[in-house]
Amino acid sequence: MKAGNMARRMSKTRKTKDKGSKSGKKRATSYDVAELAGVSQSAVSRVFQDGASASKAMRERVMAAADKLGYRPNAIARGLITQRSNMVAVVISKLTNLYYPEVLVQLTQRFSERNVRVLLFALEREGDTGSVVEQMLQYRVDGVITAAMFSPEQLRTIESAHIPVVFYNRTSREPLVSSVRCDQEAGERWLVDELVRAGHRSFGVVEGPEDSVVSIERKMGALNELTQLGITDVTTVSGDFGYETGRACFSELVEKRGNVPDAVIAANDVMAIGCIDEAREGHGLHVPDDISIVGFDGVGPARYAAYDVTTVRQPVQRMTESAASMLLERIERPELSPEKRAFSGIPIRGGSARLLKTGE
Amino acid sequence: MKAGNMARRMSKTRKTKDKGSKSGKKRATSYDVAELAGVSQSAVSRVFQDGASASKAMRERVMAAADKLGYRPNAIARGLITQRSNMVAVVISKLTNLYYPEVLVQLTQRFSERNVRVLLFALEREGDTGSVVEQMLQYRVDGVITAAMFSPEQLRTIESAHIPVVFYNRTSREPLVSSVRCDQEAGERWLVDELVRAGHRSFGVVEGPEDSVVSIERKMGALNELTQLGITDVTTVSGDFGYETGRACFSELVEKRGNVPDAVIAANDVMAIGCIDEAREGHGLHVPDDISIVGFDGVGPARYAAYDVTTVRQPVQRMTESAASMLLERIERPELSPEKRAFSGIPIRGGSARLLKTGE
DNA sequence: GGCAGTATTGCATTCGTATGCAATTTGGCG
DNA sequence: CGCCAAATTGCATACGAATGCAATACTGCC
Repeated sequence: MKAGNMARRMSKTRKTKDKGSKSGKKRATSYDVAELAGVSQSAVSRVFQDGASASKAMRERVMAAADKLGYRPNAIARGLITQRSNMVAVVISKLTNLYYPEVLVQLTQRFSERNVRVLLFALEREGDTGSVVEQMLQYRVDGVITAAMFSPEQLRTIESAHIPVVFYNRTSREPLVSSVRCDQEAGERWLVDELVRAGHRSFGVVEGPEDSVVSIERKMGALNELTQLGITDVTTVSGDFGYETGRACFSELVEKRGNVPDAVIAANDVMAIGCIDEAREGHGLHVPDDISIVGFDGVGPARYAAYDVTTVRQPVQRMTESAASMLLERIERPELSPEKRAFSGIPIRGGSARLLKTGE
Repeated sequence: MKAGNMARRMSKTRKTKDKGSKSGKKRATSYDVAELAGVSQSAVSRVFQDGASASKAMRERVMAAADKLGYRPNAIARGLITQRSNMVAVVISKLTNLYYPEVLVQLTQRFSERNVRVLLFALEREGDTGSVVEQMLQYRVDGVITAAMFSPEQLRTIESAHIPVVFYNRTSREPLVSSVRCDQEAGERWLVDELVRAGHRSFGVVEGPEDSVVSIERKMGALNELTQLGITDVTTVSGDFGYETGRACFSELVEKRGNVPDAVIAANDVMAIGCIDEAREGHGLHVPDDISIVGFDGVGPARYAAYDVTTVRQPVQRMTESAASMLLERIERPELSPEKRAFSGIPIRGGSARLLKTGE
């Protein structure tokens, strides 16, 4: 009954083996294991699944054979038949940002725990999403987490393939996508409020690259709150989230204004650090006595003693945990409606800004 | 002639469509495209390959149909039949190291350029390679780049699956693996030589985690050279490559010695920065007047003005480029023998160490 | 126009696993 | 011991694309 099948497989296998004389034998398949264990291929398949029915005896025989052959189920073939690759795409731009590495590691670990693999797409700039969509779709990823922007058209393409997407720190007008974000506006509001409470009246704002949604939200959050509080002496310059432009921006700011503002609000910690260095070295200023400088993110270097940046830390743990859970949930149950979650940042009263004591 | 085939496919397809009433139609396959274009599935397949023969007319018809259906070749299915997934595994430990993010981004981009996808495995610690091997093999990656250590047994497992491996910044006694590394010993030698030339005679050495090969190589490189030069006043303490332990290590060092050494050699830049902060804040020392502190890696923060770390920069560009090329080459031609490449680091004379001027 | 030679195209099979269905075994229990 | 239900197992086929081989369509040339 099964002889025919076996014979077919065997003869083919043999032929293949003979051909590949040098590199030795091919990887073992479920048929090889089945043959050695004297059972059917279906049985092998079932033993290597969770909820499948297989007797203890069967399980043992198959496992023994599998061990002997070094058999491992082929996830590619499995993906083909189950229509689930168990891979998700993580799209991230310019990791040199210092903030994303942590996000990436955590996301990867969260997915690993749940037995999902991460296909990484690293963009040079946020806009470079060109072939990424194409690749994701070709590899039939089950879902996407993106910290970069896709065009509406790209989104439609992804959506038409029924692949759930979770935006990380960015939202989209499209109502179909889920997102996890840190409430940048609220964070900036806190920073502005504290600075103003402590008597700062003239401001410099250092924004990030123009194609970054995060930067825009932070800038607008700060500017709106400043306006709200009746502060009009505000100068804006823009950098690229990097240290060097942070330094350049500070000088540009001073030059543009013709004086030194009471405080500088940088779109992220790295640029804040650049500003601090330039204030000290380039302009002989003392931080925070002569000027207050604040950032955003709460990255590692912001805590270095030489800077001790006053900032708002993103709750990365909770955000990545949420992002992973939301994505997996939507993969499991595509009928669920999208969800948007916003987390508050954690205020860090560092030494780079002259603030009132808490409760003062 | 093709009617039978078509009919079979069509009936099946229809049935599937009807069942999945809610989510609409399934993703288009090459059969769907073939049907619409009035050609065979093979033709479609050929149009979507590089070196396949297809007439201009054919190409156009198929492409038109494919566009209309939003067809994309299924990389999973392709991988199954071609025995090539076009995915490589990149294994990296604890990205918070600040050095690896850049490596990761660059590797990913190099592979992307060559149309190869990256499956990311992020380890909490270097040792956590447990299930990683299993996963890599199940997904049939074409190759592996690892910045973590695998046990000899794990290596044998990978090797028996004929998957080429390139070690990044670590070598293995096993002769079968290729590797790309920065010559840590030479770098440390340079640092030690310069420090000794400039008159430093007592040393502290801050090593990294014990399971890190990189740390061991750096420590041994420094210690050997110190011995070589007849310096015996050397104290060693160990951290974990992180900022906080850098600070702790400095204090521990001073306490252990009962005095402040002329120079501290840290296993990486981040710990060097920690040492600098602790020297300044915790011990009121001036860097480099009272003490010289050097690191290794050449990461971003090492160039911040407040630290300006004297260090050895790894040539990341060339190293990642090499790693990617070597891996792809070995994938293409498995018969090639492994190769080990070592790159010299780039000496950076920062302000954190009192060295003689060049040529002095 | 005819013929050899080449470029296209289609057919049939293959990759390795999952799974519906039917057949078989096992177990429980009177 | 027998009988029914439940658990286990095997068979056959599907997933979606690639490819050797054979059939067919072009091409150029005399």
